[in-house]
Amino acid sequence: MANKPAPDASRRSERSRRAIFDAALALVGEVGYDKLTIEGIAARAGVGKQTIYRWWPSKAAVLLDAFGSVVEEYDQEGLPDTGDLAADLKTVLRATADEFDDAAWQAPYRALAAAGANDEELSRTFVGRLMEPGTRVYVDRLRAAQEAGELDPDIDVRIGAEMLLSPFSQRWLMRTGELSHAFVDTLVDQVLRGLRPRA
Amino acid sequence: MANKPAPDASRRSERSRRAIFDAALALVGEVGYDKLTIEGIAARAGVGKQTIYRWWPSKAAVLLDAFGSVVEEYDQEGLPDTGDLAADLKTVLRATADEFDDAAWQAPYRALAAAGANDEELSRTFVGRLMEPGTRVYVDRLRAAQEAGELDPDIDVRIGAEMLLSPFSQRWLMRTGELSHAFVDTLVDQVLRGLRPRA
Amino acid sequence: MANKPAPDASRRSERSRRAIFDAALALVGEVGYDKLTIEGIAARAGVGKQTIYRWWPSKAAVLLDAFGSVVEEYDQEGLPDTGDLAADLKTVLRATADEFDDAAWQAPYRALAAAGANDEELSRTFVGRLMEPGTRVYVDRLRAAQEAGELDPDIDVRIGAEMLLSPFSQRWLMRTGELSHAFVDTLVDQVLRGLRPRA
Amino acid sequence: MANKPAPDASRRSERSRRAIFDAALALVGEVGYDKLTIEGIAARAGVGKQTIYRWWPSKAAVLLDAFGSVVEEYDQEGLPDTGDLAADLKTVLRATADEFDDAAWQAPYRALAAAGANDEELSRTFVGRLMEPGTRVYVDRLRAAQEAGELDPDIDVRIGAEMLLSPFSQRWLMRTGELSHAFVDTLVDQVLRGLRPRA
DNA sequence: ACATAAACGAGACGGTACGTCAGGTCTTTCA
DNA sequence: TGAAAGACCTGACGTACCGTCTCGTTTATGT
Repeated sequence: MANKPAPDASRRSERSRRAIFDAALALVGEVGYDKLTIEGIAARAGVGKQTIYRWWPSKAAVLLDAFGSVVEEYDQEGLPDTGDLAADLKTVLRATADEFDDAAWQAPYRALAAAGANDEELSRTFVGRLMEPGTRVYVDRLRAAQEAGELDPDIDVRIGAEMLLSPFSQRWLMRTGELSHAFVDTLVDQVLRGLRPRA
Repeated sequence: MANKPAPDASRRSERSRRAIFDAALALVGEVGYDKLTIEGIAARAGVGKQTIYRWWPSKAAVLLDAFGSVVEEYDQEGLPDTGDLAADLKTVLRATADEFDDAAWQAPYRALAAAGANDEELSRTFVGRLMEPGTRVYVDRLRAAQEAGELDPDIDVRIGAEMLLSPFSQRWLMRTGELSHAFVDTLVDQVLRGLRPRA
Repeated sequence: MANKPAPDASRRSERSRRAIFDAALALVGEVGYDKLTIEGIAARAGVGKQTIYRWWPSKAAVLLDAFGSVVEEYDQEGLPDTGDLAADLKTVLRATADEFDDAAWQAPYRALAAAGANDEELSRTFVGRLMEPGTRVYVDRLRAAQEAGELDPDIDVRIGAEMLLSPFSQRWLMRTGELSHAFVDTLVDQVLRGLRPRA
Repeated sequence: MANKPAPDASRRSERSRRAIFDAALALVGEVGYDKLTIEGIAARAGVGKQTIYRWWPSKAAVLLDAFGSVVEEYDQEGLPDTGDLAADLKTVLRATADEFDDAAWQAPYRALAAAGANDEELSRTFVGRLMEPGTRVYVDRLRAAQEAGELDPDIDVRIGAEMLLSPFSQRWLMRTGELSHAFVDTLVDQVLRGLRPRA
């Protein structure tokens, strides 16, 4: 059992940590995830390989931390609530669609989603840390609408949110279709038709 | 430009091709995609490495062909049409949910989905060859229902199919939730509510 | 035991044989012996690999035949005999020294000498076919001189010839010294001093 | 230009270096030079291939170092000088002839001589490091004899040494004749006849 | 003149080794 | 004593050739 003696985190070099994050994100954008290497990160960050191995178990873990530290600055503050649910959803999803075209986001996000598909441990962290918070704001917004009587009380809002978000992220991840505003609008409309109170 | 002269496909050894497929599928199940190697496949198949490199550009391509050749025997024959759309969808999706638990399918499917996320070329083939046919049968079934007046004529059936399938595959791929029969039933109900003709 | 059924030499393609020789000699000059390959020879000669394997056991054997066929046109006709042994030897050795600078000779000759060092079978053929005839003319000339009373009757003319030729070829093969005319002259003089009849 | 950054020789593993030498010498004796491979040496030495490639450019260079490190322990200490030059030379050359029959010496020596024939760079090192010291002791002994008046003052002792050594090594390398004691004796006698002062 | 059998060109095949790259471990040196 | 540097063993990469083995296609008799 005797694991390796955990390093003393309090003595850790913040400088190196930052440099490693920057290098990892820059490199994954430049060369792609498959050609991203620990050696490459260490070299770019001006850091010894051991400094990476001391704190992370794999390149996926490094990238997850690096990307997480960037994303979390984005500090989710919930969806707008103008009273018009459909309009609110369209607004936010359209913006998200545009955002997903940004190359700086594509590479690490795709990489982590892909790595997660083959690595259960990693996917738990990825989902819990990066995807779940984003999903939750939709769930919350739907629940609020449900409580306001805009949605049928029998509806499962979690599944409702998935009907909205999964087609969206699936199209992006697998490149099965474009993320046009028209697609977003139709999607929102068809989903909401199913969630509204019956006549 | 001058590419290497394409090998003569008519002289190709069917024996080797089969052995490579078998080896690739067996190994991806045993050791996982990341530890799947061309050398390993060649050794297991009793084949020279060059014989793999001669016909495929990467391990992903080998696996895609191998998995494809298995899947295509399944010869999709369309969804059942008992007249009860909801029941038909539930039946098929429940069966699919069970099927996706099969370890022999999990490994190659996850591997290809993940590899596709980082490789546009590959994902086009993966989607076109393996995912699209599966999606199409749903689209066709929905269109048939639409023409029969069971669904609203204004509905986009393609997006309707995605509302059904994407939450399903997303849960499976990212492990964001279980694929229980209860989930399937609720999903089908909520989706169909949105697609039926308005009162 | 049953060896492979010997091919029918009478049906052999002279055209291919020539093309193989030309290709082998050209390539050994261009890329050196180590990078000389059967595939390369076959490709350059516009010949199938099997045609080479059918008639020769190794690249060394090909080269030996190729070089041999060229050398044997040179048809040794014995050393000149002007009556002045020292002068005759100097004349011929000077000419040989100049000849050995020719790049077209260097590559195959060096290659075969080297290959022979590690392959007893090959070296027997190389020596017997290419070196021995050259040595013999010196032995013959010395013996003639011995019979004419110019050399001591007790002398071993074979070893006498080696005293003359080995320093020469050793310098060339191992690059241990230059093959200047001055060297040749001194060598001949010092050797003959030892072979002449005692005062 | 920018070559790869030279490795830090001070951190080099002496243990690995030794193991590589031992493996190379053992293998060249067992399988011969042509079938000697870097992979084989690495495996036998229990060393990574890269550790070989880091410090040597080719198998020939490894073997040269390995053989050199063995030979140099032999620490040449000059030829005996009993006052009888012919006897001294016969004694040493007879011993050398016997030594050259030792299989442990044959393989690496032949291999290096052969490799040197095709690689100028290598042959310079081979000759300078392994052959020249051996030649020099003969040259020195001859010069001493010359100064003592036993040899003609006009003689070129370098060429004299070559008259002695080249027939000897040529016979061995190309297998053109046996290295019997009788041969050695005759050779020494005929050579010295040519080098002694004229009547 | 034609049948037939061998040599031929081509090149796919199972292999071995190449020389390179990166993984993860370990040791040395420095601040 | 954490971190930089980087040598080390390991193992896979993708390539080059090996020597063997079909494939049609010449070609060259021998009936």
